[in-house]
Amino acid sequence: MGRMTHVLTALAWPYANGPRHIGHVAGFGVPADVFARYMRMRGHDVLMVSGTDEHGTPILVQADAEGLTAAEAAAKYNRIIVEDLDALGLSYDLFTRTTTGNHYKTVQELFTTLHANGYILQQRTLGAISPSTGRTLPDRYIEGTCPHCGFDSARGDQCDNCGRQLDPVDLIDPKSRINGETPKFVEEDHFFLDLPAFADALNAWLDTRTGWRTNVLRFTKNLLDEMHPRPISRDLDWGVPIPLEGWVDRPDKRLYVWFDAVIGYLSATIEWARRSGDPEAWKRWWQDPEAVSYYFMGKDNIVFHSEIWPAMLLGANGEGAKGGEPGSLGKLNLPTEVVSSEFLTMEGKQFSSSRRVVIYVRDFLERYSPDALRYYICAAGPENQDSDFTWAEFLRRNNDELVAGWGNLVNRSIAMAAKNFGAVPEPGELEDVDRELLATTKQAFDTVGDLIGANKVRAGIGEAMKAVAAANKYLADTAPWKMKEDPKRQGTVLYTVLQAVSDLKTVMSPFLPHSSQRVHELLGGEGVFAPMPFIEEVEELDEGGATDGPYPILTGDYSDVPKWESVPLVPGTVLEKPVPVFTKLEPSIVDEEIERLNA
RNA sequence: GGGGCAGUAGCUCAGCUGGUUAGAGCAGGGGACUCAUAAUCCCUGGGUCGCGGGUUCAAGUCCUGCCUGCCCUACCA
Repeated sequence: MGRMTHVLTALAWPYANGPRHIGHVAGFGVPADVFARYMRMRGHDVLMVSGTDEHGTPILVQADAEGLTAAEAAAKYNRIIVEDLDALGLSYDLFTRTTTGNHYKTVQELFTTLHANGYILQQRTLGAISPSTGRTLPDRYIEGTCPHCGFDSARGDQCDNCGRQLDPVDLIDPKSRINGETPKFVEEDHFFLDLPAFADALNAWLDTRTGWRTNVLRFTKNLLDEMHPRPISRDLDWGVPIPLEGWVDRPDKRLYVWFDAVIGYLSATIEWARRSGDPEAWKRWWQDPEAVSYYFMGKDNIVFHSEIWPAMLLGANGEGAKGGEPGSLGKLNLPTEVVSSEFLTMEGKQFSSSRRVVIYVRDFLERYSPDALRYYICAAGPENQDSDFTWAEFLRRNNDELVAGWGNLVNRSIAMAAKNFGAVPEPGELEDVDRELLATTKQAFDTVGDLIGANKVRAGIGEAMKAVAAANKYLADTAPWKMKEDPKRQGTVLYTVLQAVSDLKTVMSPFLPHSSQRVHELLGGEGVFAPMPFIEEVEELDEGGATDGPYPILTGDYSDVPKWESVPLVPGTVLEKPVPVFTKLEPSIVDEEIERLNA
């Protein structure tokens, strides 16, 4: 990707049945934002899209529990999630929702194309429904006695006691976990995506994929060995209507939530284009063969992004075993890369809202800065294997690395220059040590940049921190505070270290945009250095969705991002005594937070 | 049951296609410095690379069995 390229950065859609915890943003939010910010600085035309996933049974369950309608509950949590992602500084071009009229239209269009191409099958199946509501009762909401081991609270899909796979029909005395009633098992017509028709095309496509994390590729190839048609409709009154005669007006039949959710990547791009004033602009990311697309998600979501969504796109393009023609949306690009993270655990335990093993993004940001969280996630997130969040480790990373390393470098160098010169000093002749430090920070642009481009965020920020350490060592070696009798040399040394700090704030900005903006200002810079998203209340573009009126989107203007390169400081630029950029935390927070968790 | 990933110093992790005495950061121990949010810099101890077999001149690195953890296993999103 040497030249300017269109880069779609697609983030998994947070499910809107509650606030999101830090594991969610650790898995895909922050890593994707680092990637998008870097790609923009390299001059690529990045579009970063996502939104809240608002259909499906869990939303209905949550709404009932709160005495709200599904639309109200979805709107409530959509807003909370939007505010949290904004506070973290995730630079979405558009963060929207799956309940918009635009989304409904796009989903129905894709369904229609897949149906016309013969990839949607209608089959009769036995399913559980709730007698009181008529809604599909997902297996995991059914419990009963395990027919194998007699365990009395086996779930419909699996017995937690003996571990066996179950079919809810086989449970003895099945009950709904939602309201205790006995589910009814009925034969129903449903639609299925004909996944086996894409096996060969998917295999051929996967063989062309390079650069993926090996576990994702292996996992996906393994899935292809055994593919079955996958249901895409449900007995529900909450979701996208099925756009076929005899179905579209039925209040009890909707498209299955996963089917509509993955289409959000496409519908969000279209919504962004329509709101930008150029309704055709979405095609640059979806139809241009040179465009690339990176999808970020947790490992539980791999199958949807590496198998099912590509299958849907192949079907819509008419490229499965049954052939066909592209629909009105034209021929669409398949993912370039599926970037999956592992899971973050919490003090050794799985995150779980119900068991209260959870730290919500909102609660975290009320007490700590967004860059403190971003630093932890970048340096210690679950990139290649599960990683454990502990408050002790957070404290250490923040105090010993972020504050003592990078923050201290910024503070000591600017303070010394402000005190002795009141400005960026005019350098004299550079010596070898000076040139070496500047070569190190210049080199960091390449090494860190390559690592971010390969989605190795941990290694990337590690390399950046090595350059920070080199600058701290440079100060120890040159000791400019001892140069009172040689202001010329002192000015040269301080100029050199300030230039290094300036370079490093650029290198750090994809990871730590808030603080890089501050460093930019401390160095006398003006204007926006690391642009931030903002929330905008917008009107619906189309009828037919399920939002009730205007809704908040997360968007931003990232057109003026600085380049990924060293910019020479201007001697004479006035410097003030700096206010520390990062906050050192009291060790007592560890016990306080753990207590809060156990409360 | 099937599949994927992981198990390396007290902690968090690097170790690509197998090749000299297995690395880093932090914590621990010692020292230097004082510009800086007591931050920084230097030196330093510490590992039978989950367990058992096997292939090879040579394995943390390949094969196999087992143990442990996490995820997926299709109507969970």
